[in-house]
Amino acid sequence: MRNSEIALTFSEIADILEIKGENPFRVRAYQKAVRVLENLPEEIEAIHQKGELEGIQGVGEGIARKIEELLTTGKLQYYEDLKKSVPPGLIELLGIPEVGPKTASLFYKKLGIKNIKDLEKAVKLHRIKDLAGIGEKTEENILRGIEFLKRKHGRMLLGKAYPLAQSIIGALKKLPEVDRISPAGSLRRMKETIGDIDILVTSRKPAKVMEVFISLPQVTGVLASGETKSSVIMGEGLQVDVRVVKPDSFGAALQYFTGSKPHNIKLRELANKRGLKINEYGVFRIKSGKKVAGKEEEDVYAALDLPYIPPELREERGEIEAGQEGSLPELVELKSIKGDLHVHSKWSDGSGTILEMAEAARKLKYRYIAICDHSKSLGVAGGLSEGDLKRQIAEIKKVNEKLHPFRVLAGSEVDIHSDGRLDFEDDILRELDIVIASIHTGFKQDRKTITNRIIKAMENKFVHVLAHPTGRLLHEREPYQVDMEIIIKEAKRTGTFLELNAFPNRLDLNDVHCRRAREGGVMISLGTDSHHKMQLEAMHYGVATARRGWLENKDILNTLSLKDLLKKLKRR
DNA sequence: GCCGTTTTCGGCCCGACTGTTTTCAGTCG
Repeated sequence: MRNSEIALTFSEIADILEIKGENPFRVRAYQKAVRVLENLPEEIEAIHQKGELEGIQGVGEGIARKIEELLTTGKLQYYEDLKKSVPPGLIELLGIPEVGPKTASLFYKKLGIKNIKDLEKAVKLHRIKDLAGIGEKTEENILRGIEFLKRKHGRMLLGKAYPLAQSIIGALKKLPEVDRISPAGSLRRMKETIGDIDILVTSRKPAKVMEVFISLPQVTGVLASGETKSSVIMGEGLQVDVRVVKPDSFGAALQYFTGSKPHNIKLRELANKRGLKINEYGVFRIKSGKKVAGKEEEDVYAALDLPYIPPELREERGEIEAGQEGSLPELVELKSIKGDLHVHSKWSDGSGTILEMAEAARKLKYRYIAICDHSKSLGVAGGLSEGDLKRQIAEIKKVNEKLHPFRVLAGSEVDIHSDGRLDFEDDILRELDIVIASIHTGFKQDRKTITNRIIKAMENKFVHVLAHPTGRLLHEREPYQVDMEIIIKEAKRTGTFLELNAFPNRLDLNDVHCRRAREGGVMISLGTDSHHKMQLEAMHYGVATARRGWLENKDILNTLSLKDLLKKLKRR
């Protein structure tokens, strides 16, 4: 059983307990376990086998025993019993804005409402407004909430949300009334998917800022518009919130609205132990109420004797402890990236010539790119034959003469067949500067088969990089069953690099696996998988994910100079 | 249900907003 399945079970347990009005701290314990499981780099099964379940922060005796039961029997009696006590549709009511566990429970007990459909009917017949604590406004809000839920389809890719946020910020920045402005929330932490966009502003004339914001052309609906906070819907259901705060609270507000929530909770616990209190206005002494920080984010952390923690690390994955010990990583930055190691051209399914891609890369101040077109068996993507590849190598030589000292590396994205053999023989692979191997078929193989298949490919001494190692496509396709713990060990043994594919719907490896690779002594190769020269700019999503994975310059292959890179690729 | 440089029991982040209420519960981020 996979970590995500166990997490889902605990998440439902938390929801049901909440509806039943159980001890809220017990609910929180389950919610914490969900978060821990989702962020676990290792399969929980392996941890269980080592007998180390209770060593996990947030997993105590009770939850450990439940994980064990799920792993060994595939079921959890406690959960099965719990499910019987509440109709299954009730949980989905919690997805409606303004409907929480208490309200859902009230609907069920008084009106027998078991799901969203029941609720919609009851609202339209005006049956709910007679309930205690519910009036006409609530009735309207719930109806609107149901409509909202129907339209909304979950989270948005960072690759879509980020440019949108930039355009909004760009528009607001032009206003003389806007003093400071910054994104906040999961967007600022550069999570791979974004729930809604938060933007923070300081201004002496908030009303003007709000007025301009709600009338931006991208706005399709206004949810709320007040003096200091406005919420709008842009496009197909993405919510964007803008908040205006006072200049002397900007740092505290930015820290607060950036989150993550667990990170903030941990900070506040830390503050409490020191007689301090943190809120969105600043850091205060509990006894005297005296404000000790707030204007800058750095000051908030400094008040707790912590160094500045970069937003990408704020997930409560040990960053606060690392800050206390002075062992935070010096995160990689976009400007340290010297080239793109996964680029396609017209030779296969790309849209640019080699020269066009290279010149676009030069404009980004890169020193090199690797052209890695598909191999012969990938017919749908115009895979190159051996003959094509030789001709392509010749063309790359010519381009290099022209662009010197910029360098185009001759590469290939060679397909790994379902039995682990490569799509090209060694005698052609040895002609290339860089070989990246990847899977494009046979995604459904079981864990052992697909893991061994990849290991076999990595054992080929001409393979440098394993590209998009889990094959996931965000919102489209689950990762294949590959055992990343083993792959990381084998990558170390065989001297293979693992790719962090920067294309926004891949971001594969993800942040958690990147961190694990680093701990396992495996270097990461960053590539955009660009099929068009504009896509080269997606590199910053890869860098952001690398930062979320605690990676430093030294962990990343393409921070190396051309000379050192070539040396590294030869040694294989 | 978890956890311990105050504790193996008694705590567990913090404030805004809303709607329904005369003082607050529920929801949200």
